[in-house]
Amino acid sequence: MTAVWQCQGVTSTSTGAVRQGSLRELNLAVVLRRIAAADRPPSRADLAAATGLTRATVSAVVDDLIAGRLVTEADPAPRAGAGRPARGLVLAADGPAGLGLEVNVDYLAACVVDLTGTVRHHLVRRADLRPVSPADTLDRLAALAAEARAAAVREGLTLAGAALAVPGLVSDGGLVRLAPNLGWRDVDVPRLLGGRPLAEPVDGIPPLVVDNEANLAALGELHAGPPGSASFLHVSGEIGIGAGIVLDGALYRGARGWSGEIGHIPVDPRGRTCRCGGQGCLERYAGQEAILAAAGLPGADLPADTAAARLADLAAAGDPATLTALTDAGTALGVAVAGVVNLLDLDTVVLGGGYAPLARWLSPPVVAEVSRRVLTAAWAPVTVRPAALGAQSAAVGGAASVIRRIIDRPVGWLARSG
Amino acid sequence: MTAVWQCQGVTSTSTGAVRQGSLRELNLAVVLRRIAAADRPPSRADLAAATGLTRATVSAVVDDLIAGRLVTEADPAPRAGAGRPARGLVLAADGPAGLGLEVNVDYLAACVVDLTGTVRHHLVRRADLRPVSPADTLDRLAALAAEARAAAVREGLTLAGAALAVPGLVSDGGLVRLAPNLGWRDVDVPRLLGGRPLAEPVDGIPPLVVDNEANLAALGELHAGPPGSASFLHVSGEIGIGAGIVLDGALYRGARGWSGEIGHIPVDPRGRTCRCGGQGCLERYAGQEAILAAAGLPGADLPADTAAARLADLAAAGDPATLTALTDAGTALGVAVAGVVNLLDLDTVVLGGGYAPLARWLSPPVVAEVSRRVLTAAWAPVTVRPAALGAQSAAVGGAASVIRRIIDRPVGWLARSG
DNA sequence: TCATTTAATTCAACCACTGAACAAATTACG
DNA sequence: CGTAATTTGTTCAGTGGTTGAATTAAATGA
Repeated sequence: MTAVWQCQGVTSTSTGAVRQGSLRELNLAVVLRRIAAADRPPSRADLAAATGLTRATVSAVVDDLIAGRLVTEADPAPRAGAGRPARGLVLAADGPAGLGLEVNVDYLAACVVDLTGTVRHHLVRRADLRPVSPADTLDRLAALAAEARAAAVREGLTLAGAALAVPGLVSDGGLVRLAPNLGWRDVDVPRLLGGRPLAEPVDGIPPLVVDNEANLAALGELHAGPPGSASFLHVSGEIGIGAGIVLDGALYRGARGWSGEIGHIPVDPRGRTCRCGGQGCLERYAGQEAILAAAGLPGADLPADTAAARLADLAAAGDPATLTALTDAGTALGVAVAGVVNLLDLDTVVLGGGYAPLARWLSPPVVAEVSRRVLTAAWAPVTVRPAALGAQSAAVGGAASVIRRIIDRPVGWLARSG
Repeated sequence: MTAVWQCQGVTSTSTGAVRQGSLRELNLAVVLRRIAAADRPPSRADLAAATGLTRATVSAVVDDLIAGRLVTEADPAPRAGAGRPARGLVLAADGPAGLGLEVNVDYLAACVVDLTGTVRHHLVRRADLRPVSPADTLDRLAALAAEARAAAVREGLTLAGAALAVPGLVSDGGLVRLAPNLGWRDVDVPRLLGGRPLAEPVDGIPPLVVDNEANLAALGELHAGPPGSASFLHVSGEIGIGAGIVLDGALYRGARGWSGEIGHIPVDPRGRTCRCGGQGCLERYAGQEAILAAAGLPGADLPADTAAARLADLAAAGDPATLTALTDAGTALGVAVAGVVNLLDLDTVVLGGGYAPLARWLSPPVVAEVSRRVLTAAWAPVTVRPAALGAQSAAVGGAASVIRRIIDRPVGWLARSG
């Protein structure tokens, strides 16, 4: 019997019938989501009013959640007026947690996020991984993951699942089809990580999800960013340019999980030829190599992080070539982003990955192009902002995707040991 | 030890609580959807097997559906082997129906679609509506709708809702912000149609939905097109160029309902200036006016339908200027569409509206650009096809959106009179 | 101190699904 | 031709989970 490894969200057309027990299953999720989304610890009565369920039902559901270590009673929120004081309910900080992993060109990262969304641990190992074989890289990653897990367990946390971000195309089953900057091609991550368990088995939560770095970074921003922007585009500027698309609070992955290829939107059809075969692709104007070349920096070989830092230093020092390069890149990016915003009617654009430290200089030209080209900008402005988590977005987003699964379907966790 | 953990897409969409009665409500929808999606009339036993519910439950649910005129028993499907013959279940053809309406530059349309998806009536009134005031136009539309309704009622149908397609931006509440080709600005459709009821009031179904023509046309293609393509882009070439985006079988409307503005994706940033303020927008290369001008046709004043027909005639006759114009337009369209397909990972592109009759000449250059520029085209080909419904897509799609609402939540209809 | 107010629990009633037994309607086979 | 096999659909007691009202709990205020 083979283990089922999952990669991306299943396009679940499953017309799930609602059986007797599903009722409780669904209400557990409803109540837990409400607790997670509240800005103030709600009481059972608050939850009853908000969900439309009876107080009796809410009490029963909450009892289950507390017994399963998903929810804890907090100090009563101070309330004016008479009446028995409410007992506030909050997500438990010592229950399940998610493990977020990231492999990138110049570092490995592992982080642990608990149910409340707090980043409990964050480990980063810097190293140039391009000369390292995939197997060795994943060995090092597994060691880092084990370290993070041990630290989490010491604090009483239980890792309920793991998500790995890679800078490349991932297909179902965790197969990395192509990660050009790492030099990976058809790397079967679950097989190479095979024996080493990263997390406890929990029903409904795959032990390891492998996903595109831009996708998970977008989830990280959804998780950490200011509330209210439920539809946004997260643009990651690395050597390639990837985008994570969040629509109505959910990551959109595309028909095959390969959405977000924004780097080859044409910004100048008669312009520079691109390795993809097209002409004038965005990547040739706003990709890292293009910016470095335009700034007069020879180091096309620099790891991603370092390159962005170098550019930020030069720009901060007022280097004219760098400033021009960033303005031009921002303009190209703005052209492409404006097209996307027009198409999808988004209200927010997040500059992440390598763009995060450069956002100060990239934003103005992006904003200029967007407000010039987006038809509805007059009625409803488009926000352009740097990533709240910066370069950590992907690992945190991966971990957050695990806890999100628990919150969306708590019965899987509750059915665990008990 | 690794166990088998199957991934399960979390389905629950609404944050609404699941109350006692919701159980039946949800299962009514599950069973009805199954019947609608089946290619052969299923028996109660088939449904039980497919949904996981008990045969007893399915029987009870089906009884409700039959009592509510949503489902009928059909002739038993011939089956080999022993056993009591099954009674096939099909959607009722004499129950609720949807009314689809369309206002366009040169015609008004109304159509009636029943639960089975059959177009029962389709009325079109050709007239140049640009000189007509919005109020007068809507008066005529109401008359046409009344005619369609009378015909439907004569056949025993009950109109459960109506959807109106307009070529413009629509905001919540049915306010048409801007329909440039009609010359409409801030037209309050519900108010102008005010007193005249278009459909019976049914719980959960708005009596009139006003939506962008491209959106409803995309729904029409989803309804009528070949199954299997649940994520596609429907491009409508009129004077402007609109796109309806269907993701995972659902129309994506954007944060404010204004998605699909594909006409201003830049295909040549240093090219022709556009009325939107940008440069080199797609509309200036593949819009109707641009194609007509390139083909050497003076009649920029032609109504949309006629223009497409004229171009098709000329192209069929082999007129060189027209053929070149169409190839160039197709190339520009292909550049833009390739960007969208890369971004959203779509597997199908539908050429509709004014493009439908021209698809024979537009498709090749579109396909060429798409296969050249879409990175994943090598792994999974992208289909480019003309709209199955042609110019009728929008009205039919509007009607189909009504019956879809009934199928997705039948309890609203059942709670009606019966 | 006692009425008032709000929070949370308890408990009988009820609704909808479950599972098994049964009736119905056909084919398979001796 | 008649009986067994087979599959469909219904009936009915049983059960899980929600409901609504009554009850208990814990505070404020006069």
